[in-house]
Amino acid sequence: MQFPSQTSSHQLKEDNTTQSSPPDEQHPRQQEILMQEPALATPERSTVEAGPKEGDELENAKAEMGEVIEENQRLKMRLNRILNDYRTLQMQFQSIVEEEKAKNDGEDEEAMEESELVSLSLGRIGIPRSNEKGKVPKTLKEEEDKEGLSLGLEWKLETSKSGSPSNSVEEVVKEEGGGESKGQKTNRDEIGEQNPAKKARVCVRARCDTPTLNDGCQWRKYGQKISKGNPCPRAYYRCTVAPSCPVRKQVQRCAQDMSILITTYEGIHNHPLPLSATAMASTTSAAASMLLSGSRTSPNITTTAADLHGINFSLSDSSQPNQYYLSHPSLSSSPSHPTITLDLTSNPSSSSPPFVKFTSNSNYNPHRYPPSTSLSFTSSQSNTTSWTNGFFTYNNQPYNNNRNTNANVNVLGNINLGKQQPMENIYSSFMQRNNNSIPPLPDTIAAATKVITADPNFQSALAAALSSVIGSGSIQGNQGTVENLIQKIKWGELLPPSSSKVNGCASSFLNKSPANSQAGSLMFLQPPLPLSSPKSASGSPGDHRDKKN
DNA sequence: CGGGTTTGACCAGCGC
DNA sequence: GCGCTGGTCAAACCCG
Repeated sequence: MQFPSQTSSHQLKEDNTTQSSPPDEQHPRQQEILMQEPALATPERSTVEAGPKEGDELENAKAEMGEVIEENQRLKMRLNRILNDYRTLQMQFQSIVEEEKAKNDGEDEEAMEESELVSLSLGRIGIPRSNEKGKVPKTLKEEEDKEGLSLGLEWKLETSKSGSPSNSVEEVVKEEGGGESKGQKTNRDEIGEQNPAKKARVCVRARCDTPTLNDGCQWRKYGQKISKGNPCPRAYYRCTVAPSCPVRKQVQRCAQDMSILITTYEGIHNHPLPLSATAMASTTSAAASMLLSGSRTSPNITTTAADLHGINFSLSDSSQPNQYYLSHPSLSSSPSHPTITLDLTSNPSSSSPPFVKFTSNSNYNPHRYPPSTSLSFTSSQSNTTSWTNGFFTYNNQPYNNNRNTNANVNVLGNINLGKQQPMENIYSSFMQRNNNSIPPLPDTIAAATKVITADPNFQSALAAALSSVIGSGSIQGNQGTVENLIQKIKWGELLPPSSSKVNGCASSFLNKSPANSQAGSLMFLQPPLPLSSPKSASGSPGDHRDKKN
């Protein structure tokens, strides 16, 4: 396994710059720092220019300069501290990884080779990873592959065709057309001229009793089909918030477990979204960013992803014992669709505590398939959860107790807590929320470490995803780099303690973030939505009025 | 009556 | 080239 211990923060910085963002799209905090640098460098000049017309003015100018310098120094110190923390963290990662590698190397290697998945598990896992693999029998995966279940979030990464510097929306509009059926004439044909850019899809697997996930958007069902190998029909939805919105989603019940709802998002909204829809879009866009950042080298990847608006979603009833992985891009009909799966289904071992599983198909053949990645946010407990409007709710109640039943909440919320040892804090806090009833499994951290450290793409993607979810306000300039993520994590230190304590969940952090000066464009202030309203997105994948072709 | 859903038909991509 | 499959269209239908 390659551990990028060489990947210093500087390297990450380079990655950041090469990967994406133009300077003006950087994180507000970074912008702040950058903008203040010159002031620090040339304080005298400003003073001179101020002109000592009056002693008061001069003194005021000096005082202001002093403040600016002070602030700059403080920021620099913070930055240095962040970098130091990051290095420390890396060292810890490395040691943990090596330690773990010595233990389970052979087993893990074999497992990963077999499944072509890299699993990152945070929290307790009732069954060792090797068993997890067993939980996902090949037949099952194959079946799901056959089903072609994939969700998508796609965007066009190339801007060469656009004569002007296109914003993400424009890119999206162009890109979306590529996915249209050629022979069909709709207003979408206008955008059909775009290149068939590699499409990223985001697949959300969640246990849901409702026909669809409530993602905050309005959808119109435009088709339904029986897919091979799945008795449940697949419903096709189109975003109706804006007439020309290219976003589509597919909804289908899992054949193996009808309680699992598989929703695939594809496309980017080219219109403002309701607040209730921003969180999900951020997540899916970041996930898609993760995919594409790993599958191509376009510097626009993360930038584009950062511009996405949100789709919000809710899910429920994570009590079922199966966990599936849809990690192969081939599961969709077109290999041009890299697919990232957010698996919010439950742990196969119902007795095990909730955990987070990040799986990444890192052994893809880049010539044939883009990478496909699966993020599994798993809970084994039978609680209804929803993630709407940036609020995470528990049994439809605001999630504000310690009965943490959703790993993504744990992870994200604790990331906010992360200081000197983010990962350990994440883990320990996670454990605390689970009543400390089960000791941590070393391999969970190791596995997480392994994934993060072994795959730079995953690093950037994870950063993008988390930063997006954290809602730091850099939605318009998501660098999608680990460094940025780390910075954001560290900036969590700046949050009032309550922000890291309240609910201890991502949603709480999201809710707090806007109050942070850096949060800007995203607001997660609406109350949680109820579970999906069948009115706007009523296509019921569960209704078995199957249409036969 | 407007908007959403249903559903048969059409089209394209892919594998053989 | 053919058949299969996924994805989409659009007319008919439904509903508030």
